[in-house]
Amino acid sequence: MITENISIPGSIYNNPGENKVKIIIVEDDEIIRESFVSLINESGRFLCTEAYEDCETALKYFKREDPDIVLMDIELPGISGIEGIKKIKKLKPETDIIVITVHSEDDKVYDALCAGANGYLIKNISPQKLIDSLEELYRGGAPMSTEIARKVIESFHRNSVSPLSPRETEVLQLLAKGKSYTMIANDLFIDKETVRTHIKNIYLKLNVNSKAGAIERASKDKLI
Amino acid sequence: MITENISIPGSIYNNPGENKVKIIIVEDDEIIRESFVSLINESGRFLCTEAYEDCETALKYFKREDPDIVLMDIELPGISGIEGIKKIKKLKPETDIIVITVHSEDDKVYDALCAGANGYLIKNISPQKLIDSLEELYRGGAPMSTEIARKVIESFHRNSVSPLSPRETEVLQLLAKGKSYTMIANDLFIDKETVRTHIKNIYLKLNVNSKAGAIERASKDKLI
DNA sequence: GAAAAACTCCCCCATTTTGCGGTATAATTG
DNA sequence: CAATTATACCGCAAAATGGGGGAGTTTTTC
Repeated sequence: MITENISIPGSIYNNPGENKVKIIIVEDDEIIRESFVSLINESGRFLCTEAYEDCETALKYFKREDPDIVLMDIELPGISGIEGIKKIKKLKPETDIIVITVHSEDDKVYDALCAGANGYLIKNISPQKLIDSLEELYRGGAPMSTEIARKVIESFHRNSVSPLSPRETEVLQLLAKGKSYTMIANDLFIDKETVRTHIKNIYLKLNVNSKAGAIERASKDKLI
Repeated sequence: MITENISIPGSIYNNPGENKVKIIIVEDDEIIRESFVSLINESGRFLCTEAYEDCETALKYFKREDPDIVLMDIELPGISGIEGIKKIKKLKPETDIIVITVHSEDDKVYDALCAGANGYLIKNISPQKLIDSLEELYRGGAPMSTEIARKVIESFHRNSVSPLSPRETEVLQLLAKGKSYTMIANDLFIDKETVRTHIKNIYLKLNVNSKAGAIERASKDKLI
């Protein structure tokens, strides 16, 4: 549980000049961590001031270090990278956080991005690409590995054929927004009774018997 | 309304060999369209078989052309690029569609991606980057311009410090799922009256006075 | 051209939910 | 200590909900 932060003393490569972009690393594997540190400091453009092996330590020294970019692993001892991202973003929202991990499962990707990550790279990335990604991140981009970008885009795609008619879908969407029958009727310029009929049919088709049930089924099946 | 498709006769550059990736273009500006065609056909790797100035024509010949990639503009006469994307994806879901437009507004980006676009580029892209992006797309990536990638990532972020307490947020989330006070009480193992109190406070803080209002405000402000 | 589906509207009924007005206690936190 | 948060309770009246039934019109589909 007790860890210490690893100081990276200035070398001939990293003149700690004001013009370099400050990066900290959170990565539990020492080999990988050290190689990232070297890579970054040898880039000339970036300065890795500290590298930690867990989020707890990184958070402890975060305010002091005040980095521009955080390079974060996901699988970590103690609190996860996902939680770490949230905490860092809470401390200083403008910090750019880039995830570098072996995990490319949907869940991890979404969790990390939702937690506030600004980029997501897979660990098999080439050194040059990593540096390029950091550049891109600093310029305001959101570097992602090819497969990650595809996953992210896919999360916008809603496929599956709906059992509901267009009108029913429309009604259900409004219902899911918390609108009452009356409000829906007004929105769609139809009678409240018609809305009731639609909802009765929706419940029939979705095999539910309440608003909450319908919304649950609909969002699970991506009908809305 | 009446438009014709512009044939791109084979040139010394585009040997219509089986190994080239077939691309069609939908772009209403003739200058831009022609420059894309030239660029693509001179790349050696891709073959632009047809270029259309609207979606209607593109859709008409879509099955015949059966392209691997569609390069789509958003602002088009007749049906929009967004609608066009939907229709193409309906015809052949595995088609890779990449948007190239001057528009970088959030709405357009989300609409396009939700419609099924696999990539989104801004028109100031360099010729080399465009070709690179097509390569990336064909390899399964999701090429995006820097600023677009950032927007997409940001759509995952839930920032803004919530005015709501953790418990209130919890209650609001369940409320947004269409649950009744009673259901929320059961879910949270608290009394129904307590739920009522929380909701009263939520309405106060969000300055609304109905379920629908709270959900609207909450989703706009990304509180849930 | 007939059948099916979709969209529209209406009635009855009982129950639940909702929103608003209060009050109040214990725990936490700055 | 004051403020915030989370908890719980009461009463009340209006609104919403879910179930049942029926019945037209238009649109789509076969």
